[in-house]
Formats: sequence, C-alpha cells, structure tokens
Amino acid sequence: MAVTLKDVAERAGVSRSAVSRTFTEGASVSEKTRRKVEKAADELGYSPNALASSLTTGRTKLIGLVSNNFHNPIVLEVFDLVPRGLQERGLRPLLVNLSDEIDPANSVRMLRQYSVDGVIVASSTLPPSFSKAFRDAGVPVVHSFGRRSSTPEVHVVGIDNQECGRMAGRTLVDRGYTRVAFLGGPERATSTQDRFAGFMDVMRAHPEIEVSHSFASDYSFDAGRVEMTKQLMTDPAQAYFCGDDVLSIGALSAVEDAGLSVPGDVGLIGLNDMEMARWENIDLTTIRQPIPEIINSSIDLVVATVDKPDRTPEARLFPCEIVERGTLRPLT
Amino acid sequence: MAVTLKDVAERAGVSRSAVSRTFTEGASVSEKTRRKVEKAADELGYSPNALASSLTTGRTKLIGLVSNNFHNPIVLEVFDLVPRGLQERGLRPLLVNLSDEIDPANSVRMLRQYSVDGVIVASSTLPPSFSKAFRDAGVPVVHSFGRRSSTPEVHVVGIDNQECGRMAGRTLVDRGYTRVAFLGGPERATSTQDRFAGFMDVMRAHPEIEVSHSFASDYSFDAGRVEMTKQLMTDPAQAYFCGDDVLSIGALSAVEDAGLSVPGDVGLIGLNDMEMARWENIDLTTIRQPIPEIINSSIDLVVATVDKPDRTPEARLFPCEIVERGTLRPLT
DNA sequence: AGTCAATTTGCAACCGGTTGCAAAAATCTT
DNA sequence: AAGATTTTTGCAACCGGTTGCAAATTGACT
Repeated sequence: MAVTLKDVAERAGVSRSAVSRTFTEGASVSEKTRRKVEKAADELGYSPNALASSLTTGRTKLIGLVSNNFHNPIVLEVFDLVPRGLQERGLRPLLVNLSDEIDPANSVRMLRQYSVDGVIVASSTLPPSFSKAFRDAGVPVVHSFGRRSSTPEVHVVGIDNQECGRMAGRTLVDRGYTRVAFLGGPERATSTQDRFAGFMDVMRAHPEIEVSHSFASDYSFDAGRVEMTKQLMTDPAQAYFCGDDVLSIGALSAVEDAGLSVPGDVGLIGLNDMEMARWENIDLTTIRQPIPEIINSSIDLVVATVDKPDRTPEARLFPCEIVERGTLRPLT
Repeated sequence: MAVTLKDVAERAGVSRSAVSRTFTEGASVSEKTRRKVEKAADELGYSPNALASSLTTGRTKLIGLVSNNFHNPIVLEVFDLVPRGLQERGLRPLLVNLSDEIDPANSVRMLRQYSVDGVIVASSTLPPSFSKAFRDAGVPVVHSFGRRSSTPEVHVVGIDNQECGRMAGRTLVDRGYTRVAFLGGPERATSTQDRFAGFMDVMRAHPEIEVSHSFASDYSFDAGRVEMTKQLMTDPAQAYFCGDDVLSIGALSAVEDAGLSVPGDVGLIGLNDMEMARWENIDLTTIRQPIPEIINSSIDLVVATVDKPDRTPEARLFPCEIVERGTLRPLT
C-alpha cells in the first residue's frame, strides 16, 4: 500500500541506507545519489514514516499538550499558538483533555505509550503533582501558566501571580477605593491562591481599606456571573479584582443585569487581556499576561529539555502590565 | 531506559511472543502465563510502545484533527469533545493548525508521515478540496461541519445549511419584518454560501420584503462588530440573519454601542447556540446546531472508515432547531 | 601510474513490537 | 493408557526505518 524506503531504493538502484541518508539531515551522501534518490522518491510519492524512524532514533517529535478548561477562550489562544510553534520546529502536538472526570494516571500512561518526546501542561488549574508525574516517568515536562517555586521540581513558564495580585491591589488603592474584594477563580488553583496572596499583601498595608473575598467555581463566564450575582444580593464592594478576564466579563454582565453601572457603582479589574477585553462594550481594565511569549518560551524549554533531560528545573516568569480601560474609576 | 517487551519476557521466564500476546486482545495465552507476565510487567512498570506495534499492525490509533478558526469559541467545544470521544475509543488526536498562512500540502504530508489512521477536518470554512487531498492520499477522512453534496466525495457530517437559511428566513417573515438582511461569514466558506442560498429561497417567495446582504471577513466577534458598524452608518435593515453566533454577538455589541436597541431598532438571529448565546445580557435568538451529535457521529464515521476504507462517502446531516430568545420582535 | 587520505556506499544488526507456523503441552475420547 | 484434538508456546521472519563498520570509490598529490 504505502511506499517504503525499500521501494525507493530499488527504483533508484541504491541501497536502503542511501535512501535513509538522503532524508537524514547531515548524513553523508554524494550529490549524485541524492539526486537519484530524490527523483525516485518524487515519482513514487514517498515520504518517510516518522514513527518507524522514531524506533531507532528514540525521538517521535511528538509533544503532549495537556489542557483542562474548555470554558475559557484563553485556551483557544493556546490551541492556536502551541501547534503553530511546534509545527515551525517540526514537532506535532498530541492532545490530551484532562477535564475533571478523566483519570490523570490514564493520560500519563497514554502519553508514555506514544513515547512523546515531551509534554506541555498548559493550565493554571492543574496541580503541580500532575506535572511531577511526568517527570517521575522520565518525560520532559513544562508546566505553562504554572506556579513558580523557589525550588522548582519541574520547569514552569508563566507569570508571577503574586506580583499580579499586588499590582491589582495597588491599582485599586491608587484609585481611592475603600471597600474592595477579590473574586477569585477556583480556590484550589495555585494561580488563584497566589493572586489572592499578592492582593492581600497590599491590603494588609492598608488597614483603612475593607477587604472581602470569594471564589468562583471555575475560570468561566458563567461562574463569574453566578458569583457576582451572589455578591450583589448582599452588600457589594466598590471594586473587584477578578481572577481573570472571563470571570470579569461574567461579573460585568451580572452587574449590568442588576441595573448597576460600571465603573460608577462597581469597579472591575481582570487579568489576561484576552481579545474580548478590548471590545468597546466591555472595555475591561485588566492586567496583560503575555501569552505568546509564555507559549514560545514553553516550547523552547521543552525542546531544550528533550536534548538535555537533566537540566535543572527552571522557572521563567514574564512581566505583566496594567492595561487601563474603562472599568475602574479614574485616578483622582 | 524504557522497559521493553524483552525485559518483561526475561523476568517472567517466557518468550517475547507470550508477552506480546498477553497485551493483545483475543490472543491465545493460558491463564498461568498471563499471570506471570502481568506480574513481571507490573513490577517493571511496563506498558507497550504503541508506535512500535503500529509498525506491524498498520494502525497507529492516531487521528488527525484539522482546524482553522481560533477566534470562534465554537472550536473550543470541538477541542473539548473530540479528544474526549477519541479517548473513549482508545484513540488520540494529533492536532493540526491550518490557519491561513500555513501551507496545506505541508500538513497533509505531515499527517501521512505520522501515518494517522484517519483525519477529522473540523471546519466550515475549509474548502472541500482540502478534504479530498486526504482521500487522494488514501487517508480516511471526515469533514465535520462541511457541505453536503448530492454526490459526496468524502464523508461529511454536519447540518443542512440551506435548510437553516430557510428556517431563519421563515422566522423573519413570520415576525413581519419587511426589510431584512443577511450578514454572512466569509464569502468563500461553503457554510456561508449555503445559508445565504437558503435564506434567499424564502425571500424570493416574498417579493414584498426588501433584502440586502453583506459578508464579514471571518466568523469572529470582531468581524461581526466591524460589519454591523458599517451597516449602521447607512440605512440598516430591521432584522439580520447573521452567519453564526459569534458574528451575531459582535453585531449586537455594535448595535448597542450605536445607542440602538435590540430587538426594538434592530432584530438579530444567529446560528449555533453557543454557550454565550444564553447569557441574560445577550439572550440571542438563534438556530441550534447539535455539536456533540455531529462530533460523535464524525468520530464513529472515521472509525468505521478506518475498518472499511472504501465505504462509499456519506453525508450525515443533523436537524437544527430555532431557539427563541430575546433578539427578535415577538410573533405578531 | 601509484600512494594515501577523505568520502561515499552497502552490509548487517538493531529499534520494539507482531504473527504464521510447527512443535509441545494440555485436554478429551474411548 | 493410547490416540486424537485442541490449546498454548516459541522460533524466526517481518514491519519501516537507522547506523556502526568495513569495503569501495573518489580525488589530491608525487
């Protein structure tokens, strides 16, 4: 059925090794045989079987891409940029959906069976222990959007969530809000915990400000709406630092539905700067997370780790910046 | 490094074949040796190399998933449901990003190099010729969200876009609108063309209704906003059938920004019934496309085609239904 | 033309599995 | 208990490539 090395070799009148070598970067082949082989391969429509070669080279050029929150448009960017970046480097993403009901151990095993060269865990809500399972299995792994640690056990690429929490806190303080709140993502996510911690760092320095907090069940529009609606039933704060942009936008719609105005009655600041945040009717003040940089860096790092598996784990954190739009009252 | 068949065989004191057979469904192994092998495999942490076995069995259990519009949250559902459905059947998705600037021929070749068992092309904006490239390469392919054809050349699973156009048209007629418009997706997409054709079918039967049309550059929020903003500068229609929900929501935000009301000044009907459509502050009247059914059916079909490659191409169309919400004036 | 070094080439073994076949072992008959 | 069946087992070849090594070729230089 499919045309193989042998077919090409026969047609070109050379050995199988010769054919293999023409398709191997940097192998020793004379210009003459290379031409013969390329001609034969062309005529036959041959292209080498990547999986067969992986057997001897030990490289499949497959990278596992693990993800778990499909309600957040941010993962769209991930699914756009990761395959793109990998393709440029001659690699392919093997997708794994790790939503709650799916058994993680199973996924680890699956990825090992396909002997992926490395894994990118792209999620701020998966626990560090998950990435470690790969490391323990001897698979190079990068946790994108993961938690930094002073003694990292796996590579982490992302942002300094605590610092982002502080930025948000300082921003609210600067605007003169006196009753503020943290409306976080899922409480178990490290990103939520860290953003909260940073936010509270700032607030502790401002005892005159009244602070409250709550957590949404998920980084999703719906969860944001639900949680903000709950807030509005009692006595809402003047301004909220929301766990991320989707939560913010969900919260925004809850506020508007309640007939209140933003930022007049309630201020909002998000995190991510996703595409929708800059729509005129949303116009969300937020903290920009440099997603393309994080993803490219993650890919570079996983590739580097494939070549040098016992690289010491490293944390690469990218700076974030406030994007001022219209959901917070202006500086006084 | 990795533990292989041979290691397990030695430890269990059996031949390599015996080990292979214990891991092969329906192979002949006595209960006694099976136990020995399983014990040894457990102790060594062995799991068979899927790629190596693909060499002899001819099945990689890899399915290519090709996609191209990462601005539409609908693909999030695809990326959630496809891997899930494949995982359940012991298959894995290999992701291919086929956004505009990327060379299609290259992608076809890549997928062949990894000898995927089949391909799911999940896009309403990729031309039929693209799916055919796979068929010509002898790779089973299903075009999800593709165009039905009376003489299909590849399997297609989706909806009857013309009928949807008619549904939308009839709905607007029933509400007594007298100046309506089609605000379509990219003009070259078959889905756009078919929805438009169906819509016009109905309008031709109603010469008293004034009809206009235009096309957005993309199925995306931004494109919808841009196109509707353009409409509002001149003399807008009373109601718009938008190419899909993201376009509708983009259009909706343009209308609101212009200080007009929906459905008072402008009526909107979309297509898809995506998650956001049911938010209270959007509350979009739309046509529901049964995405989970389409995806499951696509997977079933691609799996069936793997087993029986010369199955005659088939078109599976799922019925859609109007979801009445708040962006059209009520029935008179 | 002859020597020597540098390139190119093919052989054969190997990567980690699967599988047809015949021999060996277990089970069934009578 | 011997013979006939059925089941289990291991051997060896194969899947589609890669690669170390030694032989063959090429080219440079006397």
